[in-house]
Amino acid sequence: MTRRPTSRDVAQAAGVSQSTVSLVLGGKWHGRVSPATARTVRRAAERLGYRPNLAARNLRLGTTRTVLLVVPTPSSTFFGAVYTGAAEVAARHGFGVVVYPWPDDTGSGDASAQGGPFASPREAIDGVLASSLAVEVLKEFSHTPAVMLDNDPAGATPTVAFAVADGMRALAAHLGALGHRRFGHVAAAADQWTFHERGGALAAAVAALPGGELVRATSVIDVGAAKEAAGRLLDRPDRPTVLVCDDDLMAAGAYKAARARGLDIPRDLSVTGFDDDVLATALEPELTTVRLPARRLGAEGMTALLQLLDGRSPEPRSLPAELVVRASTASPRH
Amino acid sequence: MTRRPTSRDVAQAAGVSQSTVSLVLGGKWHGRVSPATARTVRRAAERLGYRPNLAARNLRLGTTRTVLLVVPTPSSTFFGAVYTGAAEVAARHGFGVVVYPWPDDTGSGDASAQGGPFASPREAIDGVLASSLAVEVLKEFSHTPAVMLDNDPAGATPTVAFAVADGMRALAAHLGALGHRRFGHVAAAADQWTFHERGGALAAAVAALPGGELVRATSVIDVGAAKEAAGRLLDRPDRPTVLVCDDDLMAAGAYKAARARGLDIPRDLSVTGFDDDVLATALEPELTTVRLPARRLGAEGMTALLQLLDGRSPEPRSLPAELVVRASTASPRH
DNA sequence: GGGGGTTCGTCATACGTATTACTTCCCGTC
DNA sequence: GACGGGAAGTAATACGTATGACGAACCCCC
Repeated sequence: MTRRPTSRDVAQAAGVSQSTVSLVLGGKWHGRVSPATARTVRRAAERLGYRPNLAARNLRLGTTRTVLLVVPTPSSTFFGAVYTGAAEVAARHGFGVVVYPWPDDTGSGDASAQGGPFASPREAIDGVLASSLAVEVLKEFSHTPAVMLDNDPAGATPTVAFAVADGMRALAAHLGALGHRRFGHVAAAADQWTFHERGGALAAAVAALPGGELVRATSVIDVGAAKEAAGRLLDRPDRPTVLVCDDDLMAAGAYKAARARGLDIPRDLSVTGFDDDVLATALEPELTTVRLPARRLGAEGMTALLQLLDGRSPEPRSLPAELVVRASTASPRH
Repeated sequence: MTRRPTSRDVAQAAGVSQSTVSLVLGGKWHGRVSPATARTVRRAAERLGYRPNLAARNLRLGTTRTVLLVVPTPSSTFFGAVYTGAAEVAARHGFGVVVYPWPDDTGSGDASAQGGPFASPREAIDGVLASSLAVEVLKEFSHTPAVMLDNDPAGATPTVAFAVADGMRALAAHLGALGHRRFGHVAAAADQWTFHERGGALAAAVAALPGGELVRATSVIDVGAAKEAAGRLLDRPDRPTVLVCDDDLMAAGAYKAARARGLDIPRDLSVTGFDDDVLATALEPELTTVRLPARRLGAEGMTALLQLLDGRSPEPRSLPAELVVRASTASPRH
């Protein structure tokens, strides 16, 4: 016999019935199977290297113990961290995590191109953990329990979000205390809650500052594009004394724009980022930014989702967005 | 009826038997079902929103159409790209991809802690795509078709690897042509084929250079640690004129070590990386490095694995590692 | 008009598991 | 010695699909 051993093989080897094997290995044998036979069964399973067939189990139980993590761009350190946190919590509860890269070419287009109702692994799922893409995701997985990540907590679906407004306020306060008044905002051109939130908080904070002014340029999240956008702000006659960027990657672009114009950071210009990516400490000078604990986002999101799957309704949780002051911010020159 | 519709429901709605539904939707009905009934069935399936139950299908077919991607650290842009390439090819063949973060806390420790033979989704798998961790991975998935990524092509399992030696040679030639003779190697302290390969190629190339000298410092792949290692090389009396780093991230550390000592890049010191991460263009000056097409690695690896699953034996493929010259290298001052 | 082929379907079954209902055995008690 | 009852284990079944073995029409042609 070269095929994978089944519970029936174990039963035969142990001299019992298949049901007994299932009971013992399932852990629900107390008072139904004698400790002695239980041991025999476990020993036989061990010896044969038995591993339960997942497909059969799933079919029988009607559950997969798998959740889908929907991410816009898997090749980012941020979502790598989210994944890690989520997978950690999931594993602790016997759940697995499957990644679904949302808008990339791997998307649903290919799947339906298979002809007929084609089921990809992403359909064998108990729940969905989705980041920042509310509308579309909910459309495709409408009848599946879902938790949103870093989305509007006021929405219909349970959400775990960063307190990005807090973070932005803390950042603005730090800059205000340094003496900055003319702010430039290098904003992400993405229609997502978190960016609207950041923009709103910054605008409010600057408006509350005596003599505060705010100019804005938008770009996609990319070094080159951000450099260009930052350049537009720096070329204004009333050049800002600080560039607040929506992302660390964009801050790297701002660095380049500044240096191309002979501006020293932080002496001539302060720059800030958002996320606290590896990049933040790789840049020179090291970047003042707002730390978003991505791994924790994944972990808390998964916790909430598991609660949801368990029938309990998870309380909405908010994660801190903490200011990290490094070397890219200083008082403006007079 | 509120539950998920089954093929039997579709059959009833279309006024045919379950087998007919299965035949039609499976696409194997030519000569067995009339085009008219086929249309009826498809229409009914559409109307009910029928999606096949994956667990049942897997059980019946004894296959999961899923492959496992084993990665050491999912929170890196490199493996994100590998994943994307792999998932793309997989989807085109109706396969899904599940990620298994290898040595992290999510590992097998937790799984066995569940008590009894606990099956995680990572076991319902047709094949394994594993990167750089040969020995251990093969231990756990010994009876599963596997393809290695970026590992020794001479090994027993089929492999798709970068021609890192070529890349390193091209890099050394570039530096030699600029006039460099005293090389510093900031090497990754990881016991992986790719790093041995890089080190060997560099040593050979430098040795072949008239008057070539090579000093080496190792560190883990991390900005801070690399900065420290690079510093050790820069503090030598016979300071190297160029630091060749095993990774872009380590090059960032080298930048910091150089700047801490008042050395200008590339005037006083040339620095090179490896990988061509986003980081490479985010740094200033932009980093001369060797590009490893990570996405292609995933794609080719998946292609090979699918061939393997198909019974064919894949020819070992090697991917180019191409030199990318940017602004961090120049001729040494005399 | 009956044999043989083609077309269109259906019946029955198996995949491997978890669980409910049931049988068997044995012991203590009146 | 009959009987209640717990302990230990088993038989049977269902989950939803894919497919090989069977039928039942229908047509063609000798």
